Amino acid sequence: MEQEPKYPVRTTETTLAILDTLKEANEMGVTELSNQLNLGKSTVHNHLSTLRKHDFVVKEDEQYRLGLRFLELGGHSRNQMKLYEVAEPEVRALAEETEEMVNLATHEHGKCVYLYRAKGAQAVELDTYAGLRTGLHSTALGKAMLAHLPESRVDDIIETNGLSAETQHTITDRDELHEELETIRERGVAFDREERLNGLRCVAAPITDTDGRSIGAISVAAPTGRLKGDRFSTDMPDTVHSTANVIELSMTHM
Amino acid sequence: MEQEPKYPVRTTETTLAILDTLKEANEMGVTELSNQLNLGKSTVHNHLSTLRKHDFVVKEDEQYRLGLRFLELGGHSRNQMKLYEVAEPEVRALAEETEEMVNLATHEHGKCVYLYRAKGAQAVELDTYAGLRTGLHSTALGKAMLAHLPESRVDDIIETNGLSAETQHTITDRDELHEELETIRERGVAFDREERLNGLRCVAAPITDTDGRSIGAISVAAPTGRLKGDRFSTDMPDTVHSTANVIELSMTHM
DNA sequence: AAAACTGTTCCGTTCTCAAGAACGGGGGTT
DNA sequence: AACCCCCGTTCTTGAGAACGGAACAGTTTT
Repeated sequence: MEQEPKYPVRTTETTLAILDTLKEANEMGVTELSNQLNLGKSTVHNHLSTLRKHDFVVKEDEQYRLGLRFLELGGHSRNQMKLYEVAEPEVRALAEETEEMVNLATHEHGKCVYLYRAKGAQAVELDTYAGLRTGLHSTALGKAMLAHLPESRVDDIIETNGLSAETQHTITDRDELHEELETIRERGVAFDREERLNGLRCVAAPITDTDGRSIGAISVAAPTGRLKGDRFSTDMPDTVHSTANVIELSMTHM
Repeated sequence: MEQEPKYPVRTTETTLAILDTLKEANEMGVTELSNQLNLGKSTVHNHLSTLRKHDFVVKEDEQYRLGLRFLELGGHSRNQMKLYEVAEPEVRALAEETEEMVNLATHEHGKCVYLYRAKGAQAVELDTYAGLRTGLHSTALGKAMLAHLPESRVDDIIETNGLSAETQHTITDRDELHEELETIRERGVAFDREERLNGLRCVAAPITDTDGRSIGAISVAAPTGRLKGDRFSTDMPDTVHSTANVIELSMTHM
């Protein structure tokens, strides 16, 4: 499905490789980068100075970092998403109401992409941030979205990305995942029982378009100790589900 | 000051040009892009498919848009900024307290870059977003930062970027700007009296490092009708200034 | 003092990017 | 239905640029 470009631009790919490596390491020098990527020092230097000219990279004492130009492009593309526009205030309200961490995500190329997060008063500190990509199978957000995609698409995604085990509770079996998705469709909400992070539970609800296909999802995340019993099995699902419905309604009326 | 790369990577520059054009237009097709940039259709196509492979661009019915990959890189680089980390909760608190729109910004390459904004209950809807770049001379944020940079640097920046008139109140004279900066240094806060947007006033305070050089600024923005009299001239300046001090303190103790 | 780093400059070779034309598929229009 | 027009994509080829290697100029380390 994911078609390789027939005539890729290799120079651009090395530029992107440099950016990616820079992201992983936070800060790197020319020599370090050239070793890690098996490129000539001069090559890396030329790429970096070109990127620097356009503010995609900043240099600080012989060390290069990603520049804030990415924020500009990323923020812009997020802003023009209708989903973000209508969901953002609802997500903030839900965070205040539940006092927990609330996430908004969409999917792109078979990955779950976090768009926004709002911290409630008691919210746990998490490793999530806007722009973060995770697999779709290991989060409540992802499973909620998978549940409302065509089965063929789901299989495609599994084929491409696999079902990596994030914790001992992650669903790693294809059939088991399909059953879970069926349950999610019946109940309208998805649960994450420490499937991505030990000690963390989530409740998510999908946001679908008028054709019933998912365009995103919202979730509430909280430590297992605070999200159990009725709060986990009925109260929170109802709250999350109704917020998702409000967002869906606003989406269709604009 | 701003040195041109001696050996720029031209291919990378065309890639960046495509991305920039795509950002301005939100959505474009191959032919449209090739006309606007005076590039061959195949060239544009090859660049786009390469970018698409790496999720920097998404295709939807013959139309290309910026992908959310930029959010990933941008969010990442923002997160590792100490400034953002310590200022974010303070900015949120200030938004709740004042009920207005509160902004956090830094400067990069002589431009003002918005890092974060928090909406208070009454906050005006603005065209600002995280990642947005504006000139330093036409906002309270920018002037607060300029006031605590070396004079030579300020002149460099004026030289490079000019003093564009955003409204009829924008400071467009070099000497007048220098006087204003002197006043800001004395008072500790900067004002924006409809200098960037008609009807909008701002109060900003700089955030400086231990050497007294600005690394960022925070501001409160509100319609002129709500930000006048003592609230504009004394109350809000005090509030903003003290929040900036809290952020400065947290910055030095970590 | 010199050795070992760093980033940067420069040049020659090789690879490949860019352009242009041709292809194939959809939508309209006549 | 046959036509045309416009789209994105494929393919080829010459011009030009990216790449690696080597030498240079600073710092810091030994």
